[in-house]
Amino acid sequence: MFQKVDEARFVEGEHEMLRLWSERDVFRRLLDKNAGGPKWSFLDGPITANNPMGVHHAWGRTYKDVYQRYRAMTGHELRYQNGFDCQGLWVEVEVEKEMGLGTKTAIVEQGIDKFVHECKKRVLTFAARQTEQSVRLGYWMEWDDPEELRKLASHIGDEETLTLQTPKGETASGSAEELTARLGNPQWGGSYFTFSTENNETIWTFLKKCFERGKIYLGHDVMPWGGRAGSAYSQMEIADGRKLTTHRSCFVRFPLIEEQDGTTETRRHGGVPEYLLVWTTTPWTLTSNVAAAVNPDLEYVRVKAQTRGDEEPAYYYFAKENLEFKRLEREFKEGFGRPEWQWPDGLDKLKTISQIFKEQGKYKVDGTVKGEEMIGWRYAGPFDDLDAQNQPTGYPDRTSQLQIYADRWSQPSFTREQLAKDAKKLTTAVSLDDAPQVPNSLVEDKALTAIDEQQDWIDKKLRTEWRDKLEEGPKLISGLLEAAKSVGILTSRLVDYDTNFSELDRALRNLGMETAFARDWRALVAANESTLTVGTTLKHIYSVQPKSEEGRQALQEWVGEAQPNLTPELINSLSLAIERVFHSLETELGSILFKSGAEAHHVIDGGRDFKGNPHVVAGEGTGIVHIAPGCGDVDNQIGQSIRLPVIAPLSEDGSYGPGFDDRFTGHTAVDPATADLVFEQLKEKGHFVYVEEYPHVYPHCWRTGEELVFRLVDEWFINMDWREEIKDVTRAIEWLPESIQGQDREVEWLSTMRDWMISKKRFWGLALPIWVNPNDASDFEVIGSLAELKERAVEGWDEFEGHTPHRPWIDVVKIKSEKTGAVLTRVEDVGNPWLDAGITPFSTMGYREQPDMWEQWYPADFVTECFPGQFRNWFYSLLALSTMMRHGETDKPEEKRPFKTLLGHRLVMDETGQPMHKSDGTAIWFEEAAEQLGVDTLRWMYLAHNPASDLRFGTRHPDEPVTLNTPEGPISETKEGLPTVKVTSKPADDIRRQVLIPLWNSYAFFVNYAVADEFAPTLEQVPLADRPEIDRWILSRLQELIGTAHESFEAYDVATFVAAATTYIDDLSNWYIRRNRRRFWRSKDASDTDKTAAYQTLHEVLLTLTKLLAPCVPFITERMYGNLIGDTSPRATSRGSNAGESSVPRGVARGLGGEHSDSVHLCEYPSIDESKLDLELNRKTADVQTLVRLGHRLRESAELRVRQPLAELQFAASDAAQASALEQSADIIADELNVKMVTRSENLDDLVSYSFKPNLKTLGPKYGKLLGVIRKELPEMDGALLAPLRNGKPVTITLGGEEVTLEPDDVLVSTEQASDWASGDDGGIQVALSTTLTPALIREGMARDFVRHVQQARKDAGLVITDRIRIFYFTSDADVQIAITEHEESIQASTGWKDKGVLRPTDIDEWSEYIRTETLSDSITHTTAKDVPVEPVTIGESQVAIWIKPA
RNA sequence: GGGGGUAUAGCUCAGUUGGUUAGAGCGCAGCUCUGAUAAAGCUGAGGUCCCAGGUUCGAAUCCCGGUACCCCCA
Repeated sequence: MFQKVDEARFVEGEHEMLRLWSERDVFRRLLDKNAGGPKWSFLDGPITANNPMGVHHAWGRTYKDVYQRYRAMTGHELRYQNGFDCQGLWVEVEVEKEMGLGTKTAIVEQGIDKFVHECKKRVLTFAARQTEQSVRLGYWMEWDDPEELRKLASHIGDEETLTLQTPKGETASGSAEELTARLGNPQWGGSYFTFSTENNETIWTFLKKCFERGKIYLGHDVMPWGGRAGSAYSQMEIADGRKLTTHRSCFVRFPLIEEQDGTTETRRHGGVPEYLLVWTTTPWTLTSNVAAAVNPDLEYVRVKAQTRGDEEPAYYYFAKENLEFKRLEREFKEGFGRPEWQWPDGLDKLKTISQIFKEQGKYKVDGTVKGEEMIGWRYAGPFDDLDAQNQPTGYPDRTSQLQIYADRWSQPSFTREQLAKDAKKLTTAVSLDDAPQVPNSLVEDKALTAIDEQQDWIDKKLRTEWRDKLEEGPKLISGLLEAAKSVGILTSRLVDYDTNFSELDRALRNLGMETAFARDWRALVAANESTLTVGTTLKHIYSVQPKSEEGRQALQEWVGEAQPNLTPELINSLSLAIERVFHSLETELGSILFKSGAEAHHVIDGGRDFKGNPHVVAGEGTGIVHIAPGCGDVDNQIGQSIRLPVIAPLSEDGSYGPGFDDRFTGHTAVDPATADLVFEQLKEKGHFVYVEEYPHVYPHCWRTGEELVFRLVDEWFINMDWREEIKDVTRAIEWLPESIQGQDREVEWLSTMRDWMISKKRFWGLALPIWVNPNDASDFEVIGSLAELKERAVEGWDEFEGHTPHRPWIDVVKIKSEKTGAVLTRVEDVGNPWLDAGITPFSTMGYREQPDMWEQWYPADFVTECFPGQFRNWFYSLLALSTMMRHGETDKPEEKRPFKTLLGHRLVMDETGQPMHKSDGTAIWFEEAAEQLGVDTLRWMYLAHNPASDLRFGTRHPDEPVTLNTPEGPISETKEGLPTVKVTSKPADDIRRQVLIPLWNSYAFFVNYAVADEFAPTLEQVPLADRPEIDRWILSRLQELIGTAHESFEAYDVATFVAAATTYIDDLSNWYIRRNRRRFWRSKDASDTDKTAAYQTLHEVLLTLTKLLAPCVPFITERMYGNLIGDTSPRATSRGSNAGESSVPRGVARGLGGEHSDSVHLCEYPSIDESKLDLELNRKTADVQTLVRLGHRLRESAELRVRQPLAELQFAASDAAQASALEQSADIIADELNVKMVTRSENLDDLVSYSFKPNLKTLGPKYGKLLGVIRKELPEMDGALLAPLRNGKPVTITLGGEEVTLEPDDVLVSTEQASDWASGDDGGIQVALSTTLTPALIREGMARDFVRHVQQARKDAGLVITDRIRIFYFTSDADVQIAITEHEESIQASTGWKDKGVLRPTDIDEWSEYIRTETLSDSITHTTAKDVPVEPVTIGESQVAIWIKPA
């Protein structure tokens, strides 16, 4: 039997269901049930186990859960493996804070082992926490017991032998460290942890494969560095450690030089020496200067000035704008952006450059020059006498590392021979005899036609479709382009369509290469006065490679017309020039690479940052920036892009290394005395111009306050030159939602990404399996597994054994080089954490140890993740790692892909669309939302949202603490000690109001009547054919919904299903139940088949709906389901007291209605019952609803409330079938719209008038320009002329002097108002509603108002639906009204009174029986007593007091 | 600088192969229904469809140029 239900109490209900699931072990039974079913492989992107979950995590986890649940209900076997991301800096930073450590040194001093243990503990602790939160979300995974995880956490680092209970029910023993290392293995089950030995070892396997393909190399990168701590700092740490400080900044001058007759001379202008004016805040870096950067677009001045101490005047170059620029003017007034960062006391305002020169003497502006023209100028550096400046390759010597680059450049495709050959092809291509073959997908005919017709087509193709073809196919320029790209000197602009020669010219000058070839280029351009571009020429010739004679001619013609300058002679000289340039590049590359700092000094283009802003701007400095790639991040980037030598002056302790002789070696960079030293030297050499105190915000160590410097450090990279393989794999994957073009974005990233830096100088993470010769960086090996390591180990293995392959334990193992026999030591670095997450398709599915299992589960069918950022993080690492792992195992991209379909979703934002941050208290913790808004509500909100756009979740109110009722009891702070506060969410409120409450109310309606009526679902089913149409309709609509559900889930587009379900729930609540209420009220009568049909229909609908919605809202559906199947065990009502001893047998519900499972989640997902699907009926009902809506609209505009009965409604429909269908539903329409009569008419000509408009879509093609006239005149024509059109007959008329034949489809007819009838049309249905009221209708309307007020009174009195009452009423107008009645006729005539009335006792008497039936009342008493107990209400024109008493 | 995307109501966004009066949700205003539900339903106000040019009988839609914002890359 059903249990009565009242308010939904969603959150409480969710807690009850969590208990129920765990008591009945539902999840475990689901696994058993589906074991052996078809497999559906989901791969979880690991969540960082470093903090508790917020609402932003819950979106993705809801997707993961909902698609898994759907697959489970359709019988699939799943892995249900959650993942935790465990290693990396995020954890280290938090643990450092916890342990009160500030520096890497501090970590080393108190023991890396201890630190790593703490990291493991933290991860385990938060894994436990996130597990609990996920369970609360209803996220079904094979979860580890959080208590077991906490137990492990508390024993990490001790030797005690523990016994672990695994999720699959096994027990395992060992130390906490041993057990932890094996978490998530297939035998145990449970979440995978990326710190597991299997995960780390599988990454080793990957890196070994990279190594075997020659992709691992040692490069370098500039990092913020603390000398005292002896360590690098992360971006995160820097953000915390910025401080306002004052440094001595200086203006220095670099003398320009030039070659004259083989010797290098100071450059002079009119006999006066010329200098670049340069400014820096870090004088110590001047020792390591290699270049000076300008902005090519800026204007520079040449100023003649004589500074103090100079014998003669000199010319200075600097940005024109800077001469009078008031430096730090705003900061002087307003400070540096934070309240505590005000201009330092006692510090003067900065001087302008003009002032500085004036103070030292006179100056005069003598000409300007564009930055562009300065590029390539050579100068002498201020410290060119230092050894470090004269070391080839820079300092320290990087010859061995650079050899790796050099090797790459000498690959076959870049050889001189190859380049020459390619260039030759260019020549021959003009005659088109020996053109290379066209890539086969280039459709020739299409191309040729297009060439003839318009050049645009080609342009477009070039930019889109052919791009890939050009890159993929055998092609003329590929060698040139690849060579150019790989040396990083010629940007992709060289090959871009709109690139012109000057780009190449600039690139060459930027390299400091004033080569014969560059000059050739320029001469070539000048001689031809050509606007022809390299890209245009090469691409056009190369991309259209006609095979037929006809095609060749077409191309030649096109070349002749479109590119008149492109003569065979020009092509020839172009090709020769290209050949020479690249030959030159090849031969000169070495010298670029192996140049010393001193040799490299020249003016370069500063380029632009990632936002497109130039690195060099006018303003603060001089517009000429001193570049020291070994001392600055940006400097290093610029340097790398044009292969400047790198001088890295600092040792680990932050002092100058030995290459800086006795002047600097050993001095600390941040020591102010070092600056003095620099100034002294500069003065001595005549480079010094001016020094000043300069305040700025500068990075400091966030704990010790020590000033940081930028230092060049060695890092390990994977050469990603196999990107094309990854692109192929990327294209074999379905990327959803389509609108975000994920595949294109990923391919784009793969095309432009740089080599992958995989090392990190930290402690907690993957131990990079790279063993290197301490004396020769090129002598290194990569180890692929622990077994291999054990075999190769020459020392340290015994010490290591028994520990996880983490620092510090792994560091002691040493091997012997196979190449040189030297003892190799592991590099101390740990790995990039994206390796950890990217290897999981292999590590979690048994790639290494259980190939059978791996075969079954790889590739994953589905992954889903928040996409911003992941294209270059997780998605990228998955793709890259899989591609490499599968290399040599298969050639097919679809067998290499790690997953088949990816669903991305965007971010969770606050109510205003701003990101939520933990730091400012706007990030909403999971519990706060779950316990205040309800998890089902949250889930629906996530699922309904378009994954391609940000979700505006709501607002956290940090000032309003709340106590939350959680499954574990009330809390007022999180386990981390943060107070829980109020959370509001408009979308959540909307969903609860519009979806979940109506759903619940529909269910409650059914259950409560079923209880009252003792309806038994076991009754024999009323045959479908015997049920009323409306029953068949709601069941038919249900089948439609089932279809939508399957389609949506299969397409990973659950939002479509959720939207359809919302509409269905509305149909159910606001149409089916509302229209059928009366069928449920009738007295008990077992033979009332109509009533039985109603119950059975609604029962079926609700039961099916719970199953359909179960994946989306697992809690509310479970509650409803239990009651709907008549499960009387302690569920819906349980408070837990007797729940534990529930005697319900597993898998069988004891209740009504035959075979049901005892959980909706163990049910099969519904499938369409075709016999119940009647699309015709669905359409028809939709028409009725349309008509009713239209009727309501008409009543609205005529100001006739629905309770007021009207005499008649007439309708007509152009479609006869539609009209007769509506006619069949006349009673419904009459009832809904409260009209006495519903009449179908052929037309409404007598009641309405029509207006006619042309159907432009059909007439446009027929009449073209005449349309303007038709459009204007047709509506003005006599309706009678056009009347036949409404009966489907054509009409011929004369418009604009032409005869026009109009078919019915050519004209759009709409309905307009006539008197006494309100009329309108919608969807081809015309309706007219009689607005004339008779006194009888008015009286009936008042009677219905009366009933309405009695019902309100019943409700206010809290009566049950079966309670009987007596009614009393009083109306003060009674006497007057009697008088009125007598004169009714005349009053009506004189006032036009027609739609209002006064309520008289006689009216009540007239409707007495109706009123009593409707309100279950035994009597209606009119009283004349004045002291009424209630406020009167208005009925008609009367004030009436109505009150009730129990019968 | 290069590539991609977006621009439509106060807000968030739809808008089919070009077609008539450009829609939805929220918000606002008004009204209505209710014997399960003050749940909801209906109506209304509110738009130079970013700007300019072109193609076309006809452009929010296609093309070209510009502006603004976002993303990716260097």
